[in-house]
Amino acid sequence: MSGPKKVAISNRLLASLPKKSHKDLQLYLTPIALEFGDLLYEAGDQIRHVYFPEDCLVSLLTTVDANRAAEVGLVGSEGMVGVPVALGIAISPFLAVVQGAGTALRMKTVDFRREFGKSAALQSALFRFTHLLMIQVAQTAACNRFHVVTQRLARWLLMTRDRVHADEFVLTQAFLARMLGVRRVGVTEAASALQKLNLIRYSRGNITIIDLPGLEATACGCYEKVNDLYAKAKA
Amino acid sequence: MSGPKKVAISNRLLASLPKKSHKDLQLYLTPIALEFGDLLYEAGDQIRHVYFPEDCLVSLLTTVDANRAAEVGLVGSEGMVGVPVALGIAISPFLAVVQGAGTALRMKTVDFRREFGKSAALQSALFRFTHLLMIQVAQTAACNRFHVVTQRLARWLLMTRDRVHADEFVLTQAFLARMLGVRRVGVTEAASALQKLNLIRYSRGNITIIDLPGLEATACGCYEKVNDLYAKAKA
DNA sequence: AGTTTTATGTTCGCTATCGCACATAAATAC
DNA sequence: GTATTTATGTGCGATAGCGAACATAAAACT
Repeated sequence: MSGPKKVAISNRLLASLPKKSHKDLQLYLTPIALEFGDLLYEAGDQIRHVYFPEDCLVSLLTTVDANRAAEVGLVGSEGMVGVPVALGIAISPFLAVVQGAGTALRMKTVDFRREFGKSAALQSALFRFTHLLMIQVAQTAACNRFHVVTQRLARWLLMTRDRVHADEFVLTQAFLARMLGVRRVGVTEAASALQKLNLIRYSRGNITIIDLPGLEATACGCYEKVNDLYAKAKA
Repeated sequence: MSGPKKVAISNRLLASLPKKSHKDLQLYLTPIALEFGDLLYEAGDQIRHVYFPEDCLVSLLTTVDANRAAEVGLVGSEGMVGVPVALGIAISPFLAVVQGAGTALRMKTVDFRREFGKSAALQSALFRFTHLLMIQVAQTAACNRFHVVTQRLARWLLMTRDRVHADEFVLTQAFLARMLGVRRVGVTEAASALQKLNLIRYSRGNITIIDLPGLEATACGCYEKVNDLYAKAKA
């Protein structure tokens, strides 16, 4: 293993920037290992760092009271955690929690602000991502309104798959319940329905997608809709 | 009635800008009367104009399929309709429909883009608003997940009240149902519950809030939470 | 004045989800 | 190897909201 000199940038938002921007940013980017459950911010926290996930996955949650929260956004290597900073705000409105362990590139908010002001490419990439996040959050609002747990779970698994680039990941039903804002038993029922349809397999926190097209067909259209927009944005 | 020379700016976002910004912008701002039901954009539409509501009210809706949609955001004189343009995107992800008739100041997207690039004050005001809109949308997602129709209706009436600055407004139950993403009968039941509690009065589309504190107590915490953030942002 | 349209109200059977309590089984700890 | 913890599964009564069909009443039309 070599030193931290040469950091392979596997965050796709950063990777989309022109080479010059990379160099400028790399000075301030530090790789950091994130563990499952790590809290990047709580709602109301000062945002001290922004995070560019490489192979980790971060959930954004909004709370309605002390013990109830629901995920409103999911950020992987296609984005950045700490979007408000790009909008000139340094307080996180959401709880940001690591949902899939892995590494991210981290940058101090002050450094980010400065470099952000200098790089039009970085600005445009981040504004585009902010826009996509808004769409994702909005679709979650509508999805929560109209779709049943099984569909929402399927959508959620697919979104996760897209962001970790793997058909298998580690997540307990209790955790999933918290994300979807339903009872743990609700997840048990939905997951077991998906398993009976041979779409997924799971056991004690290990979930494997075994029939991708089938799962896509079971998920609500919200998945495809948001996904298409993300895909278009990349092009 | 004088000519359109002197436009009293009653959009609060614009009003918060320094005088110089006003002058620059006024060249391109045209007052326009918006009627109930006017469609400013459909989802996927090119954004040709941005709108600064003065005393009208605009709903942002996300669709899940051809006949189902839910409101994800509400924009009044505190904001602008067409936020994506500030993020460099000219296609609306949402349906934007006039929910309360009144006037708005309208500006061509091309003009807005140019002036936006020139004015740091305008940028910062709009980014702040984008941030607030994101919070509002996210809270709607969580609210849709956890709260019953009566609470959501109460919240919605309060949000409307804040934006039109009046305790009385014109809205049929059928329209409310579309906004909340529930059956019309669901609104009938919720509204009649609120009326029985002497919190509101309504008849054939005329809704009057008669007990504001009572209504606030009945609404879910989502109202207060988002409202506090909007209030703080103004300060 | 009578007809039509629009807004609101009622009823009913059905389903998804809830909260809660308890059951099982795999993994871990000692 | 037994005990404990963790993850998953089951059962049950309660309820909010659904879809659909029908009822009433105020406005608008002519």
